[in-house]
This record gives sequence, structure tokens and C-alpha cells, in this order.
Amino acid sequence: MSLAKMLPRPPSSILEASNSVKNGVPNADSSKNNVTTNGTMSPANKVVSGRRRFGDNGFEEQGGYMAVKKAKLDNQFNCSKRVYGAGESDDSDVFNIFDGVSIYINGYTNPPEPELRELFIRHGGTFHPYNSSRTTFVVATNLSVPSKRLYGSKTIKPDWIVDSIKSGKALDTRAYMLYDLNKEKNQLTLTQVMGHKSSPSKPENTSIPKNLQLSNGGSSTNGIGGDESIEDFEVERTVETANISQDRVSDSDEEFFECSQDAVMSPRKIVSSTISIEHAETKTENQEGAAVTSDSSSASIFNEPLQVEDQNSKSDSPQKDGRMKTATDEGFIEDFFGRSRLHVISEQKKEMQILVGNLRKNSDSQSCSNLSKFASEIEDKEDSSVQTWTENVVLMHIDLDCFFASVGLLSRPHLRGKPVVVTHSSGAGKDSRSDIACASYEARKFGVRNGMWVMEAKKLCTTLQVIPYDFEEYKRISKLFFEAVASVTLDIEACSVDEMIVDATPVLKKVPGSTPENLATFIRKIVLETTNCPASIGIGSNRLLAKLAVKLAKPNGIHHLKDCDATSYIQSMQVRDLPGVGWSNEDKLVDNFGVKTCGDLLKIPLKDLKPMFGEKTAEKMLSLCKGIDSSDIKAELERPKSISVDVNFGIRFTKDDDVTNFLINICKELSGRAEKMQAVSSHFSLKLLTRKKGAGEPLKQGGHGIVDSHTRSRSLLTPTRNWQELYKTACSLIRLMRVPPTEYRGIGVTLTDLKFDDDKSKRKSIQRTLTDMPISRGQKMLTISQKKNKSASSTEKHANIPSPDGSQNSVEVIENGTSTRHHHLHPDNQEVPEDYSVTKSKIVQTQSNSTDSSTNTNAPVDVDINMLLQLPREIAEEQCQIFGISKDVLDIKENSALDSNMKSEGPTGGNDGKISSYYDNVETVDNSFLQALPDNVRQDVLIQLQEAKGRKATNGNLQYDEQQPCSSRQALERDKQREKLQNGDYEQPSYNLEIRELATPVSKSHDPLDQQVTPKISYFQSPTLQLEPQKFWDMSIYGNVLPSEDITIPALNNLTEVDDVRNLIRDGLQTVADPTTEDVECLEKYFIDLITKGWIQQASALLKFLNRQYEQLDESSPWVPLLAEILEAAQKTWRELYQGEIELDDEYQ
DNA sequence: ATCCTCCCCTAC
DNA sequence: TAAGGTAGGGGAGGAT
Ligand SMILES: Nc1ccn([C@H]2C[C@H](O)[C@@H](COP(=O)(O)OP(=O)(O)OP(=O)(O)O)O2)c(=O)n1
Ligand SMILES: [Mg+2]
Repeated sequence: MSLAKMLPRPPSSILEASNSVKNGVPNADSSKNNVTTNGTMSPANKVVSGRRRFGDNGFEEQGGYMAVKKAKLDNQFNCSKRVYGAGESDDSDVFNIFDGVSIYINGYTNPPEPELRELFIRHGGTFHPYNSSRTTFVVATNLSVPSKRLYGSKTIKPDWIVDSIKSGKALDTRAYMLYDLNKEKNQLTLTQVMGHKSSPSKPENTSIPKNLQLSNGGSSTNGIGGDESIEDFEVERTVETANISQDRVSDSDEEFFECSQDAVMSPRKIVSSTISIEHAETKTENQEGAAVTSDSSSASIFNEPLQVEDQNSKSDSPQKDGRMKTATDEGFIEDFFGRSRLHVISEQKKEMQILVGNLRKNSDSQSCSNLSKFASEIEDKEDSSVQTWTENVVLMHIDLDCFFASVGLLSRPHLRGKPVVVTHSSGAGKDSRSDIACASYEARKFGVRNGMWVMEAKKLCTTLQVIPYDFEEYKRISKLFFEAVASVTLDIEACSVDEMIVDATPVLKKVPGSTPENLATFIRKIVLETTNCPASIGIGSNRLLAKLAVKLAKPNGIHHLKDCDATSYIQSMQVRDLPGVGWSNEDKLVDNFGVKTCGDLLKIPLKDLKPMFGEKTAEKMLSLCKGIDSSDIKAELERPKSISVDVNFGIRFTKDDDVTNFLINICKELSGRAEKMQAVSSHFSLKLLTRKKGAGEPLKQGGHGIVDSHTRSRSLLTPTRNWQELYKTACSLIRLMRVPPTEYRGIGVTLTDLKFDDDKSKRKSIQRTLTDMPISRGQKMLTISQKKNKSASSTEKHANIPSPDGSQNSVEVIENGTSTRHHHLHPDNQEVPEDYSVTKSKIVQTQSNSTDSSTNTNAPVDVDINMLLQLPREIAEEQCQIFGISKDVLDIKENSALDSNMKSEGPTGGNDGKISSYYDNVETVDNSFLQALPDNVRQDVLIQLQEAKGRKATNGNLQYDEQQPCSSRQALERDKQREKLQNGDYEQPSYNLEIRELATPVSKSHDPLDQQVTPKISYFQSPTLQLEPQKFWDMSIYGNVLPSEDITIPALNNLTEVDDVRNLIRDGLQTVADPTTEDVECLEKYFIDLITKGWIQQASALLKFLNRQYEQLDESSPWVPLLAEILEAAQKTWRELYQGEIELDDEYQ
């Protein structure tokens, strides 16, 4: 977002409000059917003309989300990693002269684009494949007229880059600007961007001023009022650059982010000033009869009865101590979901889809009782022309008006006609950042929107009435709504809690004299009678038109958007109002193409849109602009493709146990949902939101704030919904993220590759193919079956068995084991198909089914017991109880020498207050890996570890032992990490910390272990693969060794291309089982050379690759410590040179 | 080419 | 204070 977008704009929301006057307050007068069929109605009357506004659906443009999105966008176009920081040494300056500057290259340049880009990136700049508001400069030698208007003010000649590099510093940009417009302003801004502003004496200073946006804001107001769009752009660009440039964002900066979102989005504030009555303070309700809001006891006097009435609402009572539950509290998830509107509407949507599905399935001639009523009513009214509907498809989009508010008003008739919003009642204070779930149409006249923060809404409307949620009632009404429509027709797609699409064609064909309009009128009447809530209906020949029509119909009306009117109407619409164009796509369209309306969009050639939006999206957008929408309605109940549980609120952890606990609970929740759906999954993924570097505590209490998002996934060896299995996997995945728990802001778990208990036939056939076939070909088989099933409604994907390399024997066995278990599992699930919860019997059953294959693979029973050990003690005991296992197991295991190291991982985490962070705790990682191994193998591994390290696994020190190769350095690093952690500076990965986990099935790693128990690492080399112990990599460098002058690219085995080197390394890692120190030195030197000689892109790409390889290494690979060393060395070099870390994860690249 | 993984975007 | 979930479409880029 930008300052530009915050600038005042004409208050067009007023217009929108006037539009909604047309039907006034919905009431019980159902006969009043506001049918409008005028397709030429200008959307301008309905639409806020400003670039930023709350959407009609409001959901997407809410302060918090905007801020998050904004944060994401900072990275969105980064093609390569930025080079950090101002170099202190002369050496590094040359790489950093463009630090904080981003460019987009437009059209032909000299040197040509690829070269220019390479040069620019190598010297610290960021390349954007497209211009955006976050792009500092557009580089061009000339611009087309429209481009000039768009980019003019920030277009710079390519020479600037070339000359700057030549002179080793960023030159004054003024001389290089392509156009002269607003010259003065440009100077200011550009110099600011370059950090020259306040220190002309030190022009090569590349640091970015902290308060760029502030000073710049000032400059823009002083600025020459030129072309408005240009000015907007100017300001906007600078602000964005500032944000990009900052490595650190202070809390107040975040404040700036979030505030600016609000400001931007708020429709003009005219209203608030004209209406500012003394009710200014009117809130302070204590809904629940619980704690009264903080301030102003007198203000509550003004409060209308609503607050009083709502005291009985149970949905909003705080905890006894008045503190919100956080994710560390027991029962948090349940509590949270009990209060989450988004959760409720998601769940209810699913429910309604099921309801419709069932109604359809069980339909008979009686089903649509009201259909005959409709028929007779038609007859009564007009038996004059009994013609049958002959035209094409007629779809109706039916949507309840301001759903939550309407429901809330059912029990509060005295509030009808007043501006009402639904929110957490305790969030009704003036400064509340509580989300408004739903605003009544009266409130919308003030510019209040769904998803807006109360705080903002109160500014727009001081007389706002706040009512609390009533989730049960929403569900009830929602159900009535669907049943009501289903009493007329069953050609229904439930597309949200209060929204459906009806294919009216069959009814129209069946009922003589029926028309879309009178059918819609009838349906509206039925719905109103049933629910007492008004529905609006949009009619059109495809989904798009029906959807657009219902917007026109609201509130409380009908609109038929006919084909002949569609095109002209759509062309006049804002692109944002196209379904599928959200905040981000709108932004791209405006920034890059100057497109605001659909008419504008139609003028852009498809080929220009594709690179930015992707093939499908680009085509879709253009089709929609033409009124074409080929998507059909999905009345059939479809099997879900995924099941997920997300909690991105209230996540604040301090210690590993918090994480452990939470993962257990969230996995239980997930498991429960899978069970409800009778589904098992063979793929698990975990999503982690982490506080973005520099972001402070979010403005919204308990909110996730500005975050980075990370996903890791892993296939489950056996399709399952066992929560312990999921939990185990979750534990292993979360450690891959290398982020300390304190930084977690959100956690989500997802199951994919679902199979359902009631479809069995396919499973068998797949199984058969897999069992009698070597694994390598089994994979191909998998591919085929997947493809085949893509078209079928239920996917039948077998567990993915990535086994790229050898280890055939072992894998094959495992594979068979899997299949076997599969067989056994299935019939049991069939036996108990209906209504069970996650109970012990179920789990135990599953386990016992699998015991027969236990010799070949991880024996489920063992694993479960081991898993118990991994749990906090209390929970473990609880589980023992559940499973009917003696608690003694825990102690027996704990006391065994082998498992003693697990003890330290125990729940209470023992060690005197010190947080043993996930970030640097290797022990837990290994455990979770070990847990997955077959019992005997695991023991062997443990023995090996102990012996190899020459140490006893006593009081939980295994993790340090593991770090053997560089243990002292490690301790150092660990301390550093702790420090960084406190500084909120966690982003630097550290490789000697052994945070890794197999992302591949256990079978792969346990193969070599299976064969041998010798503690020597070298033992693990496979004889067949062993090469002679010569050094594998032969490093050579073209040209002479003139360190500073040498600009030739380093080579590895004479290979210089990234792809070649990549392959070489891959091969080496696979084939060299006994790496020599020379190998390591070669590699290390190669990487360090790349870095020191400035081959940043190559270094970055290859290091990422190496990191990936590292993470995927077999647990036992001798390369593990060696790669760690190489990575660490490279990182260190980089750090010294560039004062930053290489981003080794693949994000945002 | 096609799959896989991770990510973004959208809708309510 | 505050309860920012959930599923699906889709794309980029690496692995195969
Ligand atoms: N940001 C949002 C958007 C919607 N909802 C909930 C409350 C809404 O009442 C319901 C339905 O959303 P709609 O988009 O259908 O909006 P309304 O029904 O409120 O208004 P209308 O359909 O009349 O535009 O979903 C929500 O909780 N948060
Ligand atoms: Mg609605």
C-alpha cells in the first residue's frame, strides 16, 4: 500500500449508500419484489471510484490482512536475493552499490536486458520482472506513450547502471532520468532512495534512511502538483522502496503498515465529521455480563438497549481471569474455534454441501414440495400464455442479505433500520481492532464493510450499533435457507453459508408459464417465510452473470443480467469486482497496465497478461470481461481433496513444550475431522507462520501480524488418520523450518491424498500393481494411476514412495509391508463406518491389524509406545490409560540405556528454566526420526551413535554429541542464536545445528542401518558404490590467480554453468560414499570463490541447492557433517563480505 | 513432458 | 483486547 492510496479521494461510498436506499430495510413484506432487469445500470453508482476501498464483500480488504499481504508483496517480485547491508570493507561496496534499489527493465536497452539485469543484481540491486509500486526505477531508453504516463516519473536510462558500476558507486540519478517531468520532486525522492539525501558529503553511503517514508510523505505534499497519477506513483514507489529496503522495521513501522491499510481502505471519512454527535464514545458494552469495557463508565449510558440485551450471549465470555486463552492453554483450540466466525462459516458451508448432497441423494417425487405450489401459483396468476421456457441455461445466484446482521436482527427488531454490525461484542470499544463480520445495509451507507475493524467503522459511523455473534442461530438459519430453496429445486450448489447457485433451467422447462423472474420471486418468498431473512437473487445465463446480477439485486431484490446487457455492463465495472480479481490482482493490473475497469482490461492483449498472471488466470480474466464463464455448477457432492486445521491467532509460544502440546492438539483435531469424513491420508503438510523479521507485536491483540509463511510436507508411509502418526510427522516437519517457537504466529496442518473408507475397490487394484513390481517401476505405475484417477471424482493415490536411488531390496520389502497393512486396515474400517469418535478402540484396532507386518517395517505398536515416550509425561500417561497400557511402559523405556536420551526430551524439559529451543535442539529431531524406525534398527542406531561418539547418552546431552564435528564452534553458535533470538533476528540458518530431518520415507534411511551395526561412519558406504578414494572434485580456475582482478568464474571440475555444477554435486553426493578432506576442501573453496569473486547469483543458487541436498541426505550419510561445514563456511564468508545471510530456503526467490 | 513441493490468490 | 478458517485453483521451478 502506499501513501498515495491514503490520499483523500472523493467520497463515492456515499453514492453506493444511496443505491442501497432503493429497498430500504428488508422486512416481511415479501410481495415487494424489487425486480430490476435494467442491465444498463451504471456500476459507477454502486462502486467506489477510489482505487482502494472495501470490497462489496469486504472480506479481503481488512486491515490485518492487508498488512500481511503487504508484507508478502515486499518479497513477491524479488527475483534474486538482495545483497544485504552496507559494506564496511571496500571490497563489498562494489557488490552493494544498488542496495535497496529495484528495477524493472522495459523494452530494448543497451546493454540488453539479461546483461543489465545480471550486472544490476550482482551489484546488490533487486530485479523485478514486472514494474510494481515496489519498483524503484523503470529502466528504459524510450517509452511508449501509455508507458510513459505510467512509469515516466521513475524511468531511468540504462547508462546509470553501467556508469555507476564503472565508478564503483551509485551515481546521482538526476542526470540519468529519462524524462524531466517533476524534476525537482524526482531529485528529492531518488536521492532519498539512494540514501544520499542527508549526506551529500558521503554520496556512496548505501544505507537506507529509516524514515524514508516520512520525509517522503512530506515531500509529496510540498511537491509540485503535477499530473495526479504521476504524483501518486511517485509517492507510492518511494514508500514501497523504503519498506523493501529496510532490513529492520520498527514497531512503529508496523504501525505504519497496518494503519496505512486502514486509512487507505477507509472510504472517505466525510461521514464521521458530519455525524459526529456526542455519541462519539458510545460503546462500552459488556456483552456477556462479563467484564465491562475498559474506560468510560458514563459513556455506556448512551448505549442503546442492545448491549444490555445481549448480555446473555454465551459466545463471548472471557476466561475467568479475564485473560484470553492463548495457544498454550488447555482447550485453546476448541475455545478458539468456538469463537471463530470464519471457522463457523467454513464448517457450515461444508455442512450445507452435505445437506444438499443428501437431499439430492434421497430425493424422490415428493422432494420438492413447493415446486407444485409454484406451478399452481403461476397458473392462478397468468394462465393467459402458457408457454414453456425454451431458452438456454438460467442460473440463479441466491444470497442472503447481510447474513449475520439479518439473523441478529431477528431477535432485535428495535434495531432494524439502524446501522448495525456484528462483531465480538467485547470488541466494541472505540479503539477495537475486532473484525466486523457483517454490517447491515444501513451501516454500509456509512462506508462500513464486512471485515473492517470496529475502530475504523466507529470513525465512519459514530452511532454504530454492535451486536454479538450467535453462531448457532446462523447455522440454523443457514440450514433453513437451503432447505427452503431445496423445496423448490435440488439443482443447487452450496457455495457458502448463505449463498447458493441454482440451475433454474429444469424448473423453467418443467413449469409452464414460469419465467426466471417469477420463479425468483417465488423462491424469495419461500426463503423469507422460512427464515425471516431477506434473500436477493441474481439471474444470468452463467455463473458470472448470476453473480454480478445478485450484486445489483441487493439488497432484497432480484436482478436479471441479460446477455445482451452483460458486456457493456461488465466493461464499465471495476476489475476488482470481477470474481477472481482480488486485492493482489487488482494491484498488478493497475500498477502494470494502468487497468482499472474491465473495459481497460479488455484492451490488453492476452499475451501481455499471461506472464504476470499465468495462463489460466489471464485467460479467465479476459473471458470474464466478455461475459463468458464456462464453469458449471457443481451440485454433486464432491469428496474433499484436503482436510486442514489452521490456527493463526493467539499463537505465542515460549518453549518447546508449548509447541509439542499444540501440535498434539491440532493433530488430534485434524485426525478427528478426518475420521468424521471417514478419510485417511497419505500426505501430511504443515504450515507455519512466523513473525516477519523486524515486525513487532501486531496491533490486533493475539493476531499473527506480519509474517512469513513456510510449508513442509511429507508423505505418510501408510495412509492414516491416527493422530499420533500425524503428530510425529508434524514434529519432524516443524523442525525443518528452523525457526524458534517464540517466532511462531500461526500453525496449520493439512491432509491430502485422501482415501475414503467406503471406496475400496480401487485400493486393491493399486495394491496389486505395486506389490509385484520393483519399486522404481512402482513409481511409474503410481503416476499412471494418478493420472487415470484425476478425472474420476475420487482420487486414488497411493502413498508416494520416493526412492530415487538404490536400496531396492529394503524398499521393496517395505512396500509390501505397506500394502499388507493396507489390506488389513481396510475391512476393519468398514465394519465401523458410522459414528465413532477418535476412540481408543479404533486406534488400538488399527494397531493390532498391522502387527503382522511389523517385522518388515515400523511396527505400529512399538511406534506408538515410543511415541508415548515422546509426549509430555502427563499426556503420555493419559494415553496409556486410553490405550489400556500400563504406565510402566513409560518407565521401562525411560530407564533403558538406549532411550535415556529421550528422557531429556520429556515434557517438563527439565533443565532449569533454560529454553531448549526447537531451533537448536537436535535431540528432538533425532528422536522423532528414531521413533519411526523399527525397534531393532533404532536400537542399533542408538548404539552406533553412542559408540561412535565415544560417549554415553546420559542426561540428554546427545544433541551436543551429535554436533561433534565442530562442537566448540557449535556452542558458540548456539549462544549466538540465543542472542539473536532475543533480538528478533532469527533468520540466519546455522548448519552445524543439525536441524534436519528426513523428508523421505524411513525405509530409505534404514536400509543401510539394517545391514550393519558397526559404529564407524565409514561403514555405511555401500561397497558397490564405493569409489576409489581419490578426490572427486577437481577444482580449477580459468585464468590466473589474481585475487582482486580475477573476474573469471570459478569452476568445479572445469564446469562453470550452474546446472552443470549442480549435477556434478548431485552425482558426487550420491556416488561418493567416502568423501575425502580434499573433496570437501574443493567444494568449500569453490563456494567461497564464488562468493568472494562476486558470483552471487551462482553462489546463491548453488548454495540453495546444496542446502536442499543437505536436508535430504540420508541420516547416516558421511556427507552430513561435511556439507554442514561447507555450508557454514560459505555462510560465514558471505556474512563477512555482505553483512547478511544467504537465504537458503527457497522462499520468495 | 510431467510430477512434486511450496507457495500465492481468492471467496465467504 | 480478541478469537485472522478453510478449500480449491493455479503457477514457478526443481527433479525425474
Ligand atoms: N469478511 C467477512 C465476510 C463475510 N463474513 C460472514 C458474515 C456475512 O454475513 C457472511 C456472508 O457474507 P456475504 O459476503 O454474503 O456478505 P453479507 O451476507 O454479510 O452481505 P451481502 O451478501 O448482502 O452483501 O459471511 C465474515 O464473517 N467476514
Ligand atoms: Mg450474503
